[in-house]
Amino acid sequence: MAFTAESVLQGLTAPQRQAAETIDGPLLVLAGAGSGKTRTITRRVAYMIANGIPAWNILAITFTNKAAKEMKERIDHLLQGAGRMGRGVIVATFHSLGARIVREYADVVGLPKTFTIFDSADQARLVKQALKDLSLSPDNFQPAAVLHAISGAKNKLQSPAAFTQAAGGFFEKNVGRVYTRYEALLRENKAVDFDDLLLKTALILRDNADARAALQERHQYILIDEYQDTNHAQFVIAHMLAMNHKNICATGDPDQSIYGWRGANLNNILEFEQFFPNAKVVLLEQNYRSTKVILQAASALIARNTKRKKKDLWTENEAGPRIVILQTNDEHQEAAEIVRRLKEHHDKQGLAWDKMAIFYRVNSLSRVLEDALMKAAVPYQIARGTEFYGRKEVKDVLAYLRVIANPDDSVSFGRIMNVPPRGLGDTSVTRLEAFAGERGISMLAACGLADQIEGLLPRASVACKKLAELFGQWRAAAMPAAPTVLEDGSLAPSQRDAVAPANDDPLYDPAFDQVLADSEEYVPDMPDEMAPPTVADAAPPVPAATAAPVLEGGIRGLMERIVRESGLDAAAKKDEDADHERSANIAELITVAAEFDTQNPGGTLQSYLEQVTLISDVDKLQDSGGAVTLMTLHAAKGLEFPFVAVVGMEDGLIPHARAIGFATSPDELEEERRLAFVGITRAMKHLILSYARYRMIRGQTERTIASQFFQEMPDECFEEIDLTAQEEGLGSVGYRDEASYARRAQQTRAAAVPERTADTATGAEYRAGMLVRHPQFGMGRIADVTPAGAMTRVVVQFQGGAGRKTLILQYARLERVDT
DNA sequence: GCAGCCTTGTTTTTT
DNA sequence: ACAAGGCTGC
Repeated sequence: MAFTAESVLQGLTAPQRQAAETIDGPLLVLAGAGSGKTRTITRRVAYMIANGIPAWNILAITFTNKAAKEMKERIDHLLQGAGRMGRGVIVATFHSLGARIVREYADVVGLPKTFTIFDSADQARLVKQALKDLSLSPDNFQPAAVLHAISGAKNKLQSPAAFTQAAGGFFEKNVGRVYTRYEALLRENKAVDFDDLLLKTALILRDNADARAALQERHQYILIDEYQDTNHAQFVIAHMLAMNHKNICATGDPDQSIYGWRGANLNNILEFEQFFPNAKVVLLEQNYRSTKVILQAASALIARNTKRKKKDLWTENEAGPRIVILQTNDEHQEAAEIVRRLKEHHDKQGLAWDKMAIFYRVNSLSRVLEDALMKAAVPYQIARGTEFYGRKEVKDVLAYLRVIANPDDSVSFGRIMNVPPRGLGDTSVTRLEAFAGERGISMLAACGLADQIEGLLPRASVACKKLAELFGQWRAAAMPAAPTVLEDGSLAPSQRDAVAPANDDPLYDPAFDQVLADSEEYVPDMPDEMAPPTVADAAPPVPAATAAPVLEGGIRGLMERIVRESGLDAAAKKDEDADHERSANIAELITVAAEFDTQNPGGTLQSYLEQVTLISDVDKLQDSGGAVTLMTLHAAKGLEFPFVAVVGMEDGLIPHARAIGFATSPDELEEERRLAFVGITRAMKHLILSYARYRMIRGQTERTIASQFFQEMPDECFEEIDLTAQEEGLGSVGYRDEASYARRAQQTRAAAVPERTADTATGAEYRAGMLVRHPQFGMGRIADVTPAGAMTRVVVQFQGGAGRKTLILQYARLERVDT
C-alpha cells in the first residue's frame, strides 16, 4: 500500500478521522476510556508526516516514559511500513523534555550543564537540612508536608519570595523561609528537583525571548496526551511553545484526572477552548475495549461527579459476564480467591497470564497478593520500577556517579563519603562541612584541602585526600571535556544574592532575572537525544550535536571501576552472608547500565543519570512477560487487560480515608471516584471488585465496610460472591445494604475501635465543641468528630493563624482543655 | 568510629 | 508491620 495521507487514515471512524485530519490550529480530543485514542493520535502523527511536515517539528508529550517508548514504536511501525522513517518525531514526557530544555539552556538559569536532578529522597534530605539551618523542628514542620507545600508553589511558578509574600498563616510563613533556604541549597549543590524541570522550563520559555523563539520553531506541532493531568507549570510550557504556531493538540479525559494531589489542574482541559480560542473539539465516545456491563457500571459511577464534561460512552461489544463482587473475611482469603479465579481462567479458558492484572489503592496491599501468587506458582510482575533504585547499595553506586558528573552535589557526596567506612565519622564530617561552608566550596573540594582543616584527625585527613584523589581520577576518565565546575567562578553562589531592579510581577524572582542578564552570548546546542536524524531529502533545522565526552567502556565500565576502586564491592562481599542481595543488586545495576550503553552508544553520564532518575514505576513493565501484572490504580492509567481484579474496595481505601472526611473537599471524593472509574474501565471482559470484612492496616486488624461506590452502580451489573462465614453479632455490611448503610457504618466504625486505654485517643472522649490544645497550632475548638477507629479524625477550628484543620486524632497529640 | 538495639512514627497516589 | 533514626556500649 502506498504511503499517502489517505492511506494512514484507513480504518478510522468518523470522529477519529476528524481528529487525525485536524493538524493545524488548536484541537482538543476528549477521548473516553477505551475509545481508541492512542490509535487516533499515532495515525494523526503519520498523517502529518504524510502531509510533508518534518518529523522533527513534531513533539508528542506523554505521561510516562513507557507510553513515550510505545508511541515512538507505533509511529515508527506506521511509517516504516510505508517505507519512510518517523524517527525524528520527538516523544517525551514533560519531565524528560524539561530536563533537556533546562540542560540546553542551563546557563540561562545559572546552572552548569552538568547539574544533578534530585529525586524525592534527596528532596526530603534537603528539606530536613533547611529546617535544621533555620532551627525549625521537624515535629512541627513535617518534611513531607513542607515538601508538598514547596512542590505546590513550584507547580504554580511561585518563587520563594512570591510564596512568602502571599503566605497567610504562621505555618505558611515558615514554609516560605524553608522554601527560600531549600532553593539556596539546591543552588549550592548545582541541582534541580523534579518540579524544577517544569518550573525552569516554563521560566526559560516565558522570560527568554530567544529561547522561546528557538523552541517554538523546533516544536511547531505539539501533541499532549493525558492533558487532564497537567499542572500549571505544564500548562505554561504548553502555551509558550504553542503560542506562535498554535498547532496544539491536547488529548485527555476529565473523568480520568487522578493527579489533583500532585497539582494537576482539571481546568486546563475543562477550559481549553477559552485558553485557545477557535479550538476544534472532537469527542470520542465509542468504546472498543469493554463489555456493555462494565461500561454501564463505570458510566453510572462517573455520572455522580459534577466536575466533568459529559460524555456518553457506548459500545458495540457484547454484554459480557457480570462484574463479580467478592466479599471475604480478610485480605488473605481475598488474595487466595482472586488467584484461584485467575488460575481457573488460565487453565480452563486458556487466558494468558499477561492478560490479567490486579489493582490496589495503596502499595502496601501488594504484599499479601504476592504471597498468594507465589504460593500458587503463578508468575507475576509488579509495577515498582523505582523500588530497585531506592535500595541503599544501588543509591550508593549512583551517588558516586552523581558526584563524578557534578562535584558540587554535596548531598550525594555526603551520602557516600564514608561508604564503605573509611574512618570519616560524624565529627570529621561536621568539621568538613564547616570548612566547606566557610569557604563556599563543595564538600569534595574541602576534602581535597583536608590538610588545611584545623582539628581534623590525621587519619581522617589522609582518608579525605585519598577520596578526593580517587574522584579526580574518575572525573578525568569520565568527563574529559567537562570544565571543572569547581573552578568556574561565574557560577559562584554569591551571584544569587545580587540586587535586581524592582519588579512588581508577583511571579518575579530576582535570582532568575540576574541569570537572564548573563545569557547574551548563549549559543544553543542540541542534546544528542533530541537531534533529528539525518534524512536524505531534508536537512535538519539545527546543527548536529556538539561532541559529547566519549566515555571509555561506557557507563558500565565506569561503574565497574568505581565499585572496585571505592571498595564497595569488597564491603558488599564481606558481609555477603548477612545480606546476600547486596552484591546481586550491584551486579544487576551494572547489567542494566550495560543495556543503556548498548541502546545509547556514546551516551553521556548525565543522560544515564537523567534516565535512572526520571524512571517511573510502570516503565519497567513488560508487555509480553507472560505474567500477571500488579500495580496501583494510579499506575494502571492508560492500560487495558481482559481480566482485572481491584482489591480493597472498602471505604477508607477506595475512596481513601483522606477523601471521605466531612471537612475535606468534595473535589477529593470526586477524584477518588475517577480513580475507581479508571480501575473499572481498564477491564475488557472480566472484572472482580473485592472487599474484605477485616483488614490488617499498620499491624492492626480493622473492621471494614464496603466501598460507598458500590451504591452508585446498578445492581444488575453485579454477581455477588460472599465467602464470609455468616457470624453472629455485626452481620455483614455488604454493598447492598443501602437503607441501613449509614447507620451500620456508624455502628461498625464504633465497634471497630480497637481496645485501647483512655489515654490513646479514639474519639470517644472528644466531642464537638470541646476546647483542645495542639502542640503546634495552639488552642482551638472541635468542630466535628468522625469516628473511624485508628483513623478517627477531628476537625478543629484553631484560634490565631492556624485556621481550621482536619487531624488524625491518633497522631495529633491533642490535649483536652477543661474549663 | 561503628554496630546493633530500641524507640518512634507512619497523610495513599508519583514525575 | 515496618522502617528509619537515635542511643548505647564497645
